[in-house]
Amino acid sequence: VPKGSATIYHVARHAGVSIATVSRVQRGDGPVADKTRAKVAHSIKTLGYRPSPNARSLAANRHEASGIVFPDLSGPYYSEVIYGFEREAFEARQSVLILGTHARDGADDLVLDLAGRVDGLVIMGRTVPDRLVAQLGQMKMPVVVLARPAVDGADTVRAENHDSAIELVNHMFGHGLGDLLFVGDPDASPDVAERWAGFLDAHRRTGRPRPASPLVSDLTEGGGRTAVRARVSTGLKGGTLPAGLVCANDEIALGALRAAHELGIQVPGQLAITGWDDIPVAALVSPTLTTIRQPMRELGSTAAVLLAERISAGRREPRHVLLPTSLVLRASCGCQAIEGEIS
Amino acid sequence: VPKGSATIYHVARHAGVSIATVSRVQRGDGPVADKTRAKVAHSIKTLGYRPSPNARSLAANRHEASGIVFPDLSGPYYSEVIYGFEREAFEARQSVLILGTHARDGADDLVLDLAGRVDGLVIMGRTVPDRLVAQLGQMKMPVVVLARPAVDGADTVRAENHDSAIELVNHMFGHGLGDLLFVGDPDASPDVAERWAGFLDAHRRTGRPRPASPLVSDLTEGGGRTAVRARVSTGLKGGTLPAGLVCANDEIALGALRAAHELGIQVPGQLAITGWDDIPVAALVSPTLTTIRQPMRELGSTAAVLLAERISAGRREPRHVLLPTSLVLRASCGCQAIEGEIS
DNA sequence: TTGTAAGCGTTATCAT
DNA sequence: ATGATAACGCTTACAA
Repeated sequence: VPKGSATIYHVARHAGVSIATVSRVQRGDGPVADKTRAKVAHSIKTLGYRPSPNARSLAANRHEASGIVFPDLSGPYYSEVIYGFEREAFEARQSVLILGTHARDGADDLVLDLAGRVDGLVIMGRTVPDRLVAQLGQMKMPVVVLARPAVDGADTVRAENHDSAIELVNHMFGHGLGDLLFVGDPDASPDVAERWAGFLDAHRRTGRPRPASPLVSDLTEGGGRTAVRARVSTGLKGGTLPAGLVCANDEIALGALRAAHELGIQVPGQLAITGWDDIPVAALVSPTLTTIRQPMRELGSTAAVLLAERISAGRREPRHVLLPTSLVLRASCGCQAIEGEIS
Repeated sequence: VPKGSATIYHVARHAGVSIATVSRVQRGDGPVADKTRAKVAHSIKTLGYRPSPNARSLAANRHEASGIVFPDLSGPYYSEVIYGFEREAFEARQSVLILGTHARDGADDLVLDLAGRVDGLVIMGRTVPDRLVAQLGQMKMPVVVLARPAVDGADTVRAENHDSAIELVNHMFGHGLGDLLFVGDPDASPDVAERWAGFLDAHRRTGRPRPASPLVSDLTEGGGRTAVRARVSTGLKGGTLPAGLVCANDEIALGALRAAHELGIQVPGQLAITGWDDIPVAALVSPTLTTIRQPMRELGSTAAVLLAERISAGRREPRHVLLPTSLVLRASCGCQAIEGEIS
C-alpha cells in the first residue's frame, strides 16, 4: 500500500492535461502530440508516478498475474516446477501468486480467492477437487492442470509415466531381478497410479505372475525409510526378500537406501533400488540412484506457456502436452556407475 | 478474471437490500438485523458471490497479500526460505506473490510493481539496491530484508554467521588442520562476507598468519567443482595443497567433494571439506558433510511474522532478528560419522 | 438497522 | 489531439 503515491490526477494537474492524456502517455497507446507526450512524460518522472495495479485491474478487467496451486513446498519436486513456472511468467511479465493448500480443507475458498487475483491458474496434482476446476472453467478462468488427468476444458501438462515404468522394469528384468516390489501409493497421486500401472503391465507383457501389491508409502524419504525398514526386517526373519524395489519417487528411494544400509543389506547386491524424478541428490548418493528423469522445470514452464496462449493469444480449445522422460542408469539397479559421480 | 461473476449489486438486488448491507453481511461487520443477515447470506450462497479482491483493495487500500523477492529459485536454499514464508503467510491468510529478479536489470521496476500489489515485502540478500529499499520505506511500505545488513527503517532477519565460522574453523584447527582455504566470494553476498570475516578472525585470534585470499566461486555446485578442480590440480603438480576447504555453502562443498573424487584425493584424509546451510543432501553424500546448520525455513517464517506485526499490529520501530545456527559434525571434516547416515 | 453516495485510481467511450 | 465522464466493484462515512 504505497501511501501518498502520486496518482494519475496529480500527474494530470502537474502537466496541465487531463487524466485521459496521462493514461495515453503512460500506456504508450492512442494518439498524443509529441510535445504533450514529452510534457507528461516529464511529469511522470518527476512525480515518480506508477499506476496502481489494482485500479488498473478493476478498470481493465485483467491482472497481469497468474497463480499456481500446489500441495506443499517441501522437497525438490514442487520447487523445480515452480522454478520453471516463475521463470516463464517472468518473461511474460506476469506477476506470480503461489498458494500451498497444505492438505487442509478450506483450501477451496483460498483457490477461489486466488482466482479473483489472476488471469490464469495452474493447478498441480490433486490439490483441488475436479468440481472446483470445472467451476473455474465456467468462470472462463484459464486453467492448466499439471500431473493430473484431464478435466473438462482445462489444459493438461504431464510427464510420460506408463511406458517409462515398463522400460525401467524391463531393464531390471534384464538384470535378472525377478521379484520386484513397488513402493508408493497409487491412490495418492495420478503420477504414481500410472507408474504402478506400467509396473503391472511390464509383468503382464512378459508373462509373469501378477506382482505383490504396492508397499504403501507417502512420497517422502521418511515414509520410504519406515515402510522399507518394516518390510525388510520382516523378510529377514523368516520371510522372503524381494530382489528389487521400484520406488514411486527418488525420495522414497533414498529412504529405502537408508533403510537398507541400516539393516546391513547390500545395494544393489542383495537388493536393487530405483527411484523416479532424478532429483539432484540422485547422482550424489552411494550407490548412485537409477531413476527416471522427469523434466520438472519444463512442466512448470510449459504450463506458463499454455496459460499465456489462453490469456494473450486467446486460444479456446484445450491442449494436452505430454513431456518425455528418460531412463537414467546408475548404480543402484545393478549397473556399473556410468557417470562421473561421486563414488 | 472471473467473467460474469456475481457482484455486490446482484446480491443486493436478489436480497432486496442495498449494497451497503450486503457489504456488512459479507464482512461480518457492522450492525445487521438477524433476519436481514440470513436473507443476504442466502443470496450470497445462491449466487455464489465472492467479493472482488481488486475492488476491495482499491476501496480499502489494502491487499491482504505480501510479496517476497529473491534472486532465483534454483537450489534448496531459497525454496526453503520461501517454504517458511508461504506457510506463515498462509496462516495469516495473506496471499503470496513471488518475484525472482534473475540477475537482470529492470528488476527495480518489477519490484515497484510488486510493491503496488502487496501490503508488505520481504527482500532477500542483495536482490535490490539499498536506494530502492529506502524508497519503499518512504512509501510506508513495510519491508523486511533477509540475509542482508540493516537498511534504514526496514526490519532484518539474519542467521548468525561470524561466530559460527569461528567455531567451525576452530574445530578444524582441533583436527590439526592448519592450512585452510576459504572457497566462495565474499563480495557476492553479505552472508558470505560475514563467514569470511569469521574465518579471518579465527586465524587472528589464534595468532596464526593471515590465510590466503578466498578461492572465488559462486554459490553453485558447478562453480565449486570448477574452482576446486583448478586449484587442486595446480597444487598437485608442484604447488602446495591446503589441508582443508571451508566452503561458503553446501553446494560449493558438494562440488569440491566431486572435484576431489575426480582427482583421486581422499576426503577427509588428504583434504577436509566443510559446507554451510545443512541442506538435506549434506547428510547423504559420502563422506557426509560437516556443515553449519542454518534455519532456512525459520528465516522465511520469521520474516512473515515481522511483516504481520507491521501490517496488522501496526508496529513502527524496526526489529532485527538474529537466528542461531549450529555446527553439525559429520565425516568430511575428519570426525567419525556420528549420525545414522548412509555410509 | 438500513440506505445513499462519495470515493478508491484506473480504462475507455464519446464528444469536441 | 484532447477532455469529460461513465464504468469497474467495493468500503465507508453520513443520513435517515
